[in-house]
Amino acid sequence: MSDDIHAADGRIIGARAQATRRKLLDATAKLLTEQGILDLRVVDISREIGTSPATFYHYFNDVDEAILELASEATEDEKPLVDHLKPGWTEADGLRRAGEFVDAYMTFWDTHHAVLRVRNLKAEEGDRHFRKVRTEANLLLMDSLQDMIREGVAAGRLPKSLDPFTTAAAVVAMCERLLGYQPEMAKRGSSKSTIRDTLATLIFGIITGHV
Amino acid sequence: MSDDIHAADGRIIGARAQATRRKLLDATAKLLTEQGILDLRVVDISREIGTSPATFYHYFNDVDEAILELASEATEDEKPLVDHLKPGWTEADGLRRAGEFVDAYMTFWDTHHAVLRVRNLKAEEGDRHFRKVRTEANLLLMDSLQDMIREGVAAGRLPKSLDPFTTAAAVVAMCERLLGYQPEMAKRGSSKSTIRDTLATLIFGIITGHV
DNA sequence: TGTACATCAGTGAACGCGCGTTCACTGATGTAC
DNA sequence: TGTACATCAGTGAACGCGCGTTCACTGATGTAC
Repeated sequence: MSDDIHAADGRIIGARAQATRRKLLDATAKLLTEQGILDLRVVDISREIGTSPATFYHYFNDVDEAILELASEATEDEKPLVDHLKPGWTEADGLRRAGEFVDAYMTFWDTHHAVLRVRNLKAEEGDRHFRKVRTEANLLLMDSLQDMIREGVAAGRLPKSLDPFTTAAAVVAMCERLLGYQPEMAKRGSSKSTIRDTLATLIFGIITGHV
Repeated sequence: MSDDIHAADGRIIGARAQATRRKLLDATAKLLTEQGILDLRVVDISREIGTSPATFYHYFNDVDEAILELASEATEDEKPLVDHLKPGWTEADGLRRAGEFVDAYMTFWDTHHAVLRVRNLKAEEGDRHFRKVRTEANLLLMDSLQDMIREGVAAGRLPKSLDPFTTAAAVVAMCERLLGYQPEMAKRGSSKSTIRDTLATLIFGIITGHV
């Protein structure tokens, strides 16, 4: 990946243009959060930053391209989460470490959930590019998780019927989806900290086999 | 819920019309599976069954209304799954029971995943009707799961830091989302039966505390 | 069993809005000397 | 420090497609007697 930033026609752009491009990306993210993908129009994005649709097309071929870039940025923000997932969780400190991971994941999710939602939809509907960016992001966490789980299985703390890779995927799936339920769960009495503690306990249990 | 089926203008319709309406619903589900929500047009749905868009509007005010009905139908198909989630799983038979639940869930998911995907997207983007239908469906499983988990916590098999309701939500989240990863996991060597066994082992562990 | 009428079901064709997209242009900034 | 020119950045305005939606109509089915 080059550091140069390009316009839709491929030319490298200067500082002023980069700022405009960034504003367009931010506006896209904002409208995605506020009104969702199904009502997202190029006109609205441009209007949001007080410019014309023609400007948008200077920088992106279409809306998907902008969202795809936002999804890549989300992946970047996900990378540091891996630090929380190093093998060696013990019965004594594992739960605390799991909690730290969940805290970091929840912050990440809060920042990017609107974009991640669209990324996942498009990936599941078969879009090649979104599928790629999702897989890359998921593998970040899954690779680390897989190692930890394999360790647990080898040590006999976890049952052999757990496939490490699939289990890792299940953990990621659980995190991702559960946070999507948050608004409704809040109405039914699951506060953010309840979700946090429960999720940490579950992950600790799944990974180490300790209960 | 009344058994009578109504046209968009509210009148009760006869057998022939019911058949047409059903064909429209089936065509909607089919196109949703094949090309996703973002490219779904009323014209395409009508064309699919060899009729005109005007016919579609006889039965539905818009595409959302048809999808919402498909989502309700999915909920009906989800109800029998509850039978697999009765308290009393033992260390001896719990894993088998969990496997039976997973089998049933996977069949359910295969049938309805395209519709569920859209239901979830619209629910998360704030649509009141889709949110309602999703919550109802999720609560079906969650109520049962919650009872089982509460039992485990009470018996000291599960840690007190697990909130039963949130844990139930986490189990549903894990099932739902993991199956969405299936296509990509298949490429990386997780077969359907691996996913099945791993998911069953995880659910068994989470619910009963046995490893 | 036939006829007249009522209601149900389906549709061809068009309208018009809204959005994506582009073009030809203006204004802003940078650079050479 | 000034001038001339090149390039970068941004845009007003319009075009036209495609889709949602509707209307006025035809044909099919049911019912009364």
